[in-house]
Amino acid sequence: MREFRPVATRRAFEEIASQIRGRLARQGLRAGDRLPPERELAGQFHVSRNTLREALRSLEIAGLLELKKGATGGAFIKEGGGDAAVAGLADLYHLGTIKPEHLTEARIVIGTEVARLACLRRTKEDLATLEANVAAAEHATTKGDMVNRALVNYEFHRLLARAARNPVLTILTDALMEMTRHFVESVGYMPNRYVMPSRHRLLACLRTKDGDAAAREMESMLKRLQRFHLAAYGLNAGRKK
Amino acid sequence: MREFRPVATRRAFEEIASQIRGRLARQGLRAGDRLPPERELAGQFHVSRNTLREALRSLEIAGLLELKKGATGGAFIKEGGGDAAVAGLADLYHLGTIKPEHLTEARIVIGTEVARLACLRRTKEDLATLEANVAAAEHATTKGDMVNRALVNYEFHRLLARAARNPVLTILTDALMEMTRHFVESVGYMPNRYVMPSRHRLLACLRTKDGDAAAREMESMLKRLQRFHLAAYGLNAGRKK
DNA sequence: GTCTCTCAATGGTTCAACCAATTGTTTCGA
DNA sequence: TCGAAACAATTGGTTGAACCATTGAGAGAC
Repeated sequence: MREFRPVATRRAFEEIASQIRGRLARQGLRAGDRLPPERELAGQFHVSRNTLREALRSLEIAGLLELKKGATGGAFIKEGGGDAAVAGLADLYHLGTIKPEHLTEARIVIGTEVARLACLRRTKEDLATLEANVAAAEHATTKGDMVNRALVNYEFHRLLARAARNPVLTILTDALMEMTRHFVESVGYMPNRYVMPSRHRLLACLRTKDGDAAAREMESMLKRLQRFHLAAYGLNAGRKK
Repeated sequence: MREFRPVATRRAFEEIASQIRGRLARQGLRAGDRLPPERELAGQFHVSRNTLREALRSLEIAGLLELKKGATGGAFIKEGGGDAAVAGLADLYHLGTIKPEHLTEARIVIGTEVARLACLRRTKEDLATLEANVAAAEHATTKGDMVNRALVNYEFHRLLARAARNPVLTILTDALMEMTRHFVESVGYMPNRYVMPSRHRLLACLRTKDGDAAAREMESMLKRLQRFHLAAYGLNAGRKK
């Protein structure tokens, strides 16, 4: 019944990283804690400093550690911020595993629910920040600053996701915005006349905490954006290097 | 207007990893391609082999490379499978950034839409695989094998996500199931009487490609599961080490 | 007190080996 | 001729020692 498991020909640095991960998971180590210096850790694990460094490097890339130089430096347990997960998802877009049609579809699925939850859970501060963001977007639009307008617009979605108070959605939204940014850069910035009006309707929903209306508004806006993006993608599909 | 940017005190291995990433993004390197041997690459970048290895290590952890030993070994460009992103999200659960209440909520949001899309896009093969999975779950249930039943149930969601044909949702579902697995292991396995009936209703929706009905069924099931899980979490909240 | 300067601690990098796994080739025997 | 065992070449994995670069705390001068 049970299959054979591949023999554990684990590399030394994997074993070390695994042990440190284990202590993290068991709450033996907490954010902000400092690990012993490399030279000492190498001694504890009975490996060379190079090998230990590869282990630390892997944990750093995974977003679990932060390495600081200097007298009071060292390896610090990082607050889980999701950067690594965002980078991992963004890589998949670069690799072509995630294509623009997947990206736009995922944005609709996630964005709709983010808008709904944000409506229900937003604080006054969230609302003020979002209103400021929309004002900044208006400003960039009237100035014709497409690049900044795009950046402010990504930020709107990120802020909205934070207001939804669910880190899974936050991180996913960050990743989707990162991919969208790359997408837009590759097909070129283009003006449109429906995003800003949608923003104001969305703000109205946020003020009245009407989650269903916000979800409908966001879905409708994202679907228009999807058609817009995929059309631009189709036009430019053949000319990429 | 423009803020100062932190001076780029990039480490050597970061610069190398960035260059290789860049070639990947520009399609200069494709899945399956092999990079030159470490000794040669180190020469090309004018760094020591150790430093080069830290760069390769970081790319390996990010899921972009696979390192193989032996005469025909080397650093191979990996097919983008999302393992790194899944691990990154799972780490956030272990770190406590993502809590059980976030997990269960995200599962409802994602699972509902996955069910809807899977209904619309599933092939005959998808349906057959899902039916086989439910049969296996039935078998494990009647045998009282809770552990296997749980594993088969996670697999159901993963299969359903694959049928939805969107890698973002696939990877996210994989990550959510990984977190759920850890959650269930920590609070203990518990029987319930509503998952299996729900599975059969879901299969019926899949057969008739009724996406809305599938979404409703999945949402309802996941909400029951949410109450179930959070209740178990509350009971066990105080006794964790 | 407060401002420098110094210095020790720590991560970053280099170098030169050698170990270990894998594969292709050669050799030798049946 | 064929197959298996021995060998050699290639490549990643590991080691150890040394030196560089950065950082911050403490000593010392004013």
